[in-house]
Amino acid sequence: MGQDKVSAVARPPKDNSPITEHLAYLLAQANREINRQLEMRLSKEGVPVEQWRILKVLSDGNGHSMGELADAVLLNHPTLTKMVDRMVSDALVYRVQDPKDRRKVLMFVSDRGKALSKRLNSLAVSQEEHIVESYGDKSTNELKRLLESLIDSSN
Amino acid sequence: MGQDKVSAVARPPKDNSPITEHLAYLLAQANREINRQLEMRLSKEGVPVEQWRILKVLSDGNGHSMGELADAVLLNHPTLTKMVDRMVSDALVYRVQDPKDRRKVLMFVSDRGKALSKRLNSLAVSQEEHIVESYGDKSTNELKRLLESLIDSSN
DNA sequence: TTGAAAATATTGAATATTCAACAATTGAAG
DNA sequence: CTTCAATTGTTGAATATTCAATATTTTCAA
Repeated sequence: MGQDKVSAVARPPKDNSPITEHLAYLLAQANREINRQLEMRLSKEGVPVEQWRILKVLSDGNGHSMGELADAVLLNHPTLTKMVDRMVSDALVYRVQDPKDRRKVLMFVSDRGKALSKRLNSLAVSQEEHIVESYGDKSTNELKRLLESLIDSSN
Repeated sequence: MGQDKVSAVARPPKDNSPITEHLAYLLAQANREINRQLEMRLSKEGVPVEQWRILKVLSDGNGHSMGELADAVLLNHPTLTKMVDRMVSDALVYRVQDPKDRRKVLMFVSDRGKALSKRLNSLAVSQEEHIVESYGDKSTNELKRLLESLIDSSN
């Protein structure tokens, strides 16, 4: 009698499903938790997660415009501008006007920024290793694959 | 020669891997995008995502303490207090002091809040249906399963 | 029973984010 | 070429979030 309960999670949620069955909620919850953990690790260097992202993106050595960078690090423009101001004060990055298009500003990482980036990367990698330990290799890779594909399908 | 490239994503990221290979980044990116979409739908009712969550949790009809609610809706306490203040002004929810433990405040949803909650649920469900359409039934359910299990393994 | 510690919620100040307006430059149509 | 629209980045004001301190109530040990 009744249908099989093949999995705890099935079909799009109904009006009265608990919020924990909504994809949007599960993503927010997982993101919050993982981000909190990463934040704790990075606090050893006194740096917020967003600055790790910025330094990592700039660490390819190329100049990146503010717009490009904002997309890459998941911040909107004014927020990025203000965070970059702070990082310039801390001598982690610097601005150069783009000679090809003088509306643009190209961001570069300084030597000091590169050194910090290395230390932050270690912390971030170690966090992910810790996740893989408790969550498993397969699950981690499968989850990453599905997230990438969700993002692709949303564009 | 070299190892098989079974998947684009393999193993924990190295120091120099692009940021897009980090689980923490993929989660943030996916969450941002899905949240943005949901936000757009809910803007029809002029309500932020967090208020949908609050109304949905309270819609079980039971009283929920602020602490309980803060956990459930992924907000920290002061932020929730202030958002609830607004919702009380809008007559969507109301506070009752818990008679069993007078430190606590129990939150309840009003009739007006219930009505709004219904409309918001429709919008949220329709969003998820839209995701399922482009992303697929199987992927969606598999992703939900993996997210739940990641959250479990992080406690 | 009393007093100290813990739990719960709120407040106000400090900080951060967002929105809308602006300035500068480029692109493109007439 | 000139002008107008689009692009890019920044700024300041409005809004929201967070941190630390506070008030209240409960718990628990002495």
